[in-house]
Amino acid sequence: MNQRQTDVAVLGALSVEPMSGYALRQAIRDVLGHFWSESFGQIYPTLAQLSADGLVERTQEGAESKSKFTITARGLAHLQTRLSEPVHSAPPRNGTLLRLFFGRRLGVVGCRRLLEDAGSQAVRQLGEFDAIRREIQAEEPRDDHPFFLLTVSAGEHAARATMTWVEESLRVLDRIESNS
Amino acid sequence: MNQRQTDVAVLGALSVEPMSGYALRQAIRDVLGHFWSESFGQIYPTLAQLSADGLVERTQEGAESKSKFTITARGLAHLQTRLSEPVHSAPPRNGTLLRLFFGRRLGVVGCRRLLEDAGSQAVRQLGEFDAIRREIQAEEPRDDHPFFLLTVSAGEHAARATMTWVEESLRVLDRIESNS
DNA sequence: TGACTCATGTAAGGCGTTACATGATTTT
DNA sequence: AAAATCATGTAACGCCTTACATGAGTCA
Repeated sequence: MNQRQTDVAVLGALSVEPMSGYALRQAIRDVLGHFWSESFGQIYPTLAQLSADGLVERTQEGAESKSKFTITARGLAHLQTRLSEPVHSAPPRNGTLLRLFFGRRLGVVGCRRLLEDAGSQAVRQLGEFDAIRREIQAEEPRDDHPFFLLTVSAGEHAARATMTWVEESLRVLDRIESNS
Repeated sequence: MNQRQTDVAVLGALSVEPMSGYALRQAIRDVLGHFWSESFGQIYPTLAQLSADGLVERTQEGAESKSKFTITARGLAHLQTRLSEPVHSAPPRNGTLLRLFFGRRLGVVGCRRLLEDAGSQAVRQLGEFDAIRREIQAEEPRDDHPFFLLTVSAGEHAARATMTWVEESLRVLDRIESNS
């Protein structure tokens, strides 16, 4: 029920810059990585479909088996339509919170490990966001950049919220331990 | 690759209180709803499997076709094991951020709608968390409650972070609009 | 030359939702 | 008596990841 949004990610990336399927996957992993993911098994069939629909154009480059995909005018129009459609989010599945909810069965030690893992992940992410932000600001300015930075900011806010939650929660765990 | 965690949710819920498959689904929707979800198509087969493995016991109640599932001692042990296993989180897929990233193609108006939707969703969630919190605190105290509250707190932190991010981002959009 | 990266694709399988089918019990 | 809710299940299908298969170019 994730409602097939691979085309949005692919067309979107190609609207920024033409590239190969392989490069597409790298771009999605490295740039959208903190809020989106695609695998080869999705990208290549999608690219073939988009090409058949005339939304992207494939151009051979030098060696065969090496190609670049460029978004067409119709592709841009289609992207705009798809971007305007309502967001259909997947049902939530947070393994950390699931385990913490049943923390009485897991035990305080396990809960503490869970929280510490979540905390260090948030710290690591903050570092990555900082790197992305500086990378964007090092480039020559583009109209896209403010929007890119909006998504980085979302990640930063989420990561910082996680960090304060973790610290609070660790203190709560201390109290649980001393009470029992 | 979500690695089959339905059994954890089901055993966990039954470790709190024995109930029917139908009630199980309601409990998961109403109590774990903000961080977990299961559908009937998952719950019933899982329940059958757990029963075959001797991790839960099915007891007919009055009318046939009405039954309750109780977790067994082996089930409790298995739950503890499963809870201790490392969290394997699904690849991220945030439709709002995907759209916002390509905001230049979507347009500032569309971005603003996206943000406003995210903001009002966060406000609604904060209300729900408040209700859950009060519901928990209205019950007679249980050892589980502190852990339940930890997950509620996670939701509150996340929702508040979203709200401030939305407000900041709307102001950024204003500047983008006046600059172009 | 051997290892690594770039590059394109396919096939199998897992996980999960939605829709369907059916019937009992409770409420209005 | 009708409608809503409680209750249990199955079947079909969709989406996505993983693993496999293959080959060209690059670098040590």
